Amino acid sequence: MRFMTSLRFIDVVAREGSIRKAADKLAITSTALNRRILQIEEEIGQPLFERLPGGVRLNTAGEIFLQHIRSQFADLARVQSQIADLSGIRRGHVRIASGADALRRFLPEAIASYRGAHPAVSFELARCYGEEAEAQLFSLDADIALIFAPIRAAHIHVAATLRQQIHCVMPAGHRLAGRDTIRIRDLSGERVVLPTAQSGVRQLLDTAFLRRSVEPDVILESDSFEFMQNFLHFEPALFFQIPIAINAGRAVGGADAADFDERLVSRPVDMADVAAGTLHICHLKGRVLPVAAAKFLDDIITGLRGRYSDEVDQ
Amino acid sequence: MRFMTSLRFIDVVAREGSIRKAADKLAITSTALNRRILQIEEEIGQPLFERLPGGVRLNTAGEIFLQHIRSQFADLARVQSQIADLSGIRRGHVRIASGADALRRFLPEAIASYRGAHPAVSFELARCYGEEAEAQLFSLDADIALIFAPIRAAHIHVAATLRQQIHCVMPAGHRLAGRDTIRIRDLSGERVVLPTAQSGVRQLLDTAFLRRSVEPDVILESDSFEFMQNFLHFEPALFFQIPIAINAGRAVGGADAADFDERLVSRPVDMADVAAGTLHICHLKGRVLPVAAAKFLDDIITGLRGRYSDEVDQ
DNA sequence: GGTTGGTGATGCATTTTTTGCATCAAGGGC
DNA sequence: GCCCTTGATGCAAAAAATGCATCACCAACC
Repeated sequence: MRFMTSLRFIDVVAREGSIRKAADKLAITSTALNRRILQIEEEIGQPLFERLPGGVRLNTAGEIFLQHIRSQFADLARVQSQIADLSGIRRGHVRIASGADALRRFLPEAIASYRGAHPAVSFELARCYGEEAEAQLFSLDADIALIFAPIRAAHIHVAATLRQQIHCVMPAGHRLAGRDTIRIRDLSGERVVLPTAQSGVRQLLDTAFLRRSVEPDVILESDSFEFMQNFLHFEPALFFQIPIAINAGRAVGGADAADFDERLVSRPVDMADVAAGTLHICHLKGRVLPVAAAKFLDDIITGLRGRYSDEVDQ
Repeated sequence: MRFMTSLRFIDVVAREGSIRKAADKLAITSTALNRRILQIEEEIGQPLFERLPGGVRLNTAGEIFLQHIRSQFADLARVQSQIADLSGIRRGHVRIASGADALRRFLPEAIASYRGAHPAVSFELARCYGEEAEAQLFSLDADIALIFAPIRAAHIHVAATLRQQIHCVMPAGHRLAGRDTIRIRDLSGERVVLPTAQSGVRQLLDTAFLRRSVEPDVILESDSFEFMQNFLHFEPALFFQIPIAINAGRAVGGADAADFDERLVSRPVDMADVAAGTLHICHLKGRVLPVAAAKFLDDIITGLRGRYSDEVDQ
């Protein structure tokens, strides 16, 4: 879009914090970029950036204007997808910010299924933690966010929630594998592998350990569920996930969970010990999503409701 | 705003229905304009206009895109006023679409009072009937509308309503001037002056005449309240207004209504005969108004609530 | 305290883009 | 069939954006 280049440039400069760095990224000279910015500032009638010795930084006016720019871009994308929709082809692009939980099984399956119906729709997936995901919605870098953590900001609209009980995953031969549910006190002294402190699962577990005064033997912390799961093949330990990360939204049984690693079993942690967390499926309040994103959001919510009706809300 | 010229051009072409006419209006050649449009259509990937022998007309894609353009302009204006607001000067521009009722007394006073506090804010007032006012909100040609008629479209947000009883205005010496309230049956055979059929006042009256089977002697129809009021000085007759058109939102008494024409008196029409109408103060749903418009809207609503608390809603 | 390496701003020549003129082809009204 | 108006297009002129070289400024560092 030719007529938006100057605006895109401002966005990049703001992100880079330096005109020269932004110019490099945009493959133009810093002079050209500098002049475009000066011109826009003149048109606005006020500077948008503070000039610091080490670069530039948005001032208040700049922040207001940048937010406007981003909303324009998002709206333009929506309009384009709407126009493309007219001519029959359902084109479009959906940008998702998701925690590590949902992108293990649920999102791959959901996206593939959606792309089966609409092959011209492309996807973009950013893995991030709760607060980060909210920021991405706000800066319009993401259309939809899946957050397994409480929602902080008021400007986020929660389209649906899914209650998720923490499950304990262990090698099939583990002494706890025979139990129907795992109690927190069973974990005392057990070797456990925990997700990083930012993760929603970890926060629920920490609360539970503290409450029950249980101190497991934490041998590993990681932000990668895949790594932790593979680690279990080499050293027996326990790790923790929510059902949606184990199999794409299906009810979790024991070894019958078909697409789950066969050498591992998962058992729910007793609800008396660990409260169920909530997966929030959300987007920015007041924003009109592009056709493709809106449709996808709709699809995953109805999909979840179909398979998981009890735990889905809104 | 340099970077929006092409978009503004599209808006003008759409309004004019012809590239050459739009080019005249924009003081450029038709070739330049034509090429800009071709370029944007190429960037969008689809034509926005149908080429007809007598000019051009928006196709569906064009209509979607035009709506986007207009919302961009409106949003830009809001951002600019917001930025201007930062530097202390409360600049801005408020565009109002109003029926003839509100612009008689109420709006002049309200605008003058607002401008007293914020002299750098300018105003634009378009007099129009209900449906027209809604269209102006939708095309973002107006920020605020005051409509004395039912609201039809779902995309209008009603910020406040004001119930208004129809009043009958007559020369001070008229035989009905002694009454506290006027009954519809009193009007049988009376010479009356009526507003045009599009007006909300007229619609309420027509319903009442029909219901009570009263046929007054309609000697004049006009869309100008001022004309009708002045006419009464030359030929005694009755005409009808709502309080807000008689004095700027103050309670309507008899001859004590200070700024009302002294040779005329107004008496409420009995509510059993004519239902009270509703003045809707509204803006486009989902739109963030420019600072000045939002503040003005706020001011008039709180102003009305102060003087007229019983009849103001929302 | 001078040096060095980074920043954004600016004058001037060059390149790219936009504009205007002349002209074409196409469709409707008479 | 003629005439008028419409949007599209080739080509030269005007205007705008770009790149290079350079300046002024500030902070960190030796």
